[in-house]
Amino acid sequence: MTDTSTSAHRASRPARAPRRDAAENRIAILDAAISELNHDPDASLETIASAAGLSRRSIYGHFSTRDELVAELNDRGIARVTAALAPIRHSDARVALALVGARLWSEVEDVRVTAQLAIRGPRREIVAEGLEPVRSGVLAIVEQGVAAGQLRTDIEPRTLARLIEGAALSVLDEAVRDDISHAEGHRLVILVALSTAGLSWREAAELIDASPELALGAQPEASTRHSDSSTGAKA
Amino acid sequence: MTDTSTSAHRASRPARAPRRDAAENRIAILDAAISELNHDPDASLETIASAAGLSRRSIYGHFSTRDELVAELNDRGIARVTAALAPIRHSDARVALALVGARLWSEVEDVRVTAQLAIRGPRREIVAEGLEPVRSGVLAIVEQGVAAGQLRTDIEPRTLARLIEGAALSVLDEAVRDDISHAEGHRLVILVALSTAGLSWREAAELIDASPELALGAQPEASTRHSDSSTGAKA
DNA sequence: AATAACTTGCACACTCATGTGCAAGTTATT
DNA sequence: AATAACTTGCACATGAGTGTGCAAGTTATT
Repeated sequence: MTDTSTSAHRASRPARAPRRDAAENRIAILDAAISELNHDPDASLETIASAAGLSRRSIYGHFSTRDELVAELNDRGIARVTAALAPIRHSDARVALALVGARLWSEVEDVRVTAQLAIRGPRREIVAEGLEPVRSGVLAIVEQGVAAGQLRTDIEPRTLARLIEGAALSVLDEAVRDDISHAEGHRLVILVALSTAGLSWREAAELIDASPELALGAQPEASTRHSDSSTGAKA
Repeated sequence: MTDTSTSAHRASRPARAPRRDAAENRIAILDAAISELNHDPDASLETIASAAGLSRRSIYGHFSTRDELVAELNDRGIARVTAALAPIRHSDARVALALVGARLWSEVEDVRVTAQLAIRGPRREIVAEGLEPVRSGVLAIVEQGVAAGQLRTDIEPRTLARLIEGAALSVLDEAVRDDISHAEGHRLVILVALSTAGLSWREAAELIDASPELALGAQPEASTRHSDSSTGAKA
């Protein structure tokens, strides 16, 4: 019950403000959790704690329950994925889909853990719900592309959107397992997204060459882990 | 310790032969395990047992350990996947890849569980080793296709082979989650395999139309679960 | 019908992970 | 330097899953 919440607004006039290093530890725990759960979806608190440089007991100073920690990861993951994909807007649906792949890659770890949590784990339904906007965003892109005659029409848009998501995720899995380079991951996820969308590999290459926004550096800055004002807590 | 192995060759001249229903139960357990593990990769023996219509205690009459049960699933999975993919041979690598997808679909449940076991679970390394022939088979097809100018050359063959596997598996995941029809699953997995291989969706359609061996009925007969002479035990 | 082969239920030991209470440290802040 | 904020280690309770022994059933086989 020793809730060491980061937020500054305490209830009944405390004698002193919370310590700053505690907030850092909280984040260290979240980061360690993401990292460890990427390794093993069933990682124990013991594992996570020591990866964060703390004792298991200390975790309970920040999260009253494992589920509460996982819930925060959910929120953080959803926030990051949403933040990464929401701003995508492009007149060419094919480019938009490629961007979806690229942005997912820029947040690999959070994306993978979040995807796992959306399938397994307790909160799966809540997570899936939280990811709804993302999914309908991708669906919207697909529908736009189909309407414009840029994408395949042999697969129902709803299904196609799911398949593209799935294909992208499977690239992320592969990339993480093989510890692929940042540049190569970027390239592969884009290629696979476009392929699944119906383009031939040559068409994909042409499109990429013609679209500077798909270059590696063109990302709107990947969140460099910890110290991220917008993703820390509940919100 | 009560090893009720199906094999007929008993050690020291038993008073009577093993009962036939026991063998059926053994298979019921394996089938239930596949089915339940498809639902939840961490399903307990209790869950599996009751799905098989037996008590947890009875499982230990057939398998001395959970790991032993899982090991049998490994063997069975590897055997089925191998059996499904090994006979694939086609002058056109694109058709061959489509067939890989189709055959995987015909063994969805075993394929998915086996794939999971190849990543998580204890025996993962052994499973991965067992799947080696399958993987190099796919790789051979890819290399053949690249040499013949039928497949994309923008991705290294080794990587491409992995990506195609991954893409196919992600379709199976989707299909199982959404409980898609047999025909639709067949169609989707082929389309995705070809797309990942570099074909445009129109090229894929053409190829499929021109290849009768890719039709739904053309499968060399899917093993209909239980009572399968070649996949029952160790071997 | 006799009997070995199986199944079942229950009790129990063991392990692993989670969650708590508390006393004794450390360390940031005032 | 004082002290509240945190961390730590340990002991302990709880719960879930695995694996075993055994006595009492069923059921296939001879």
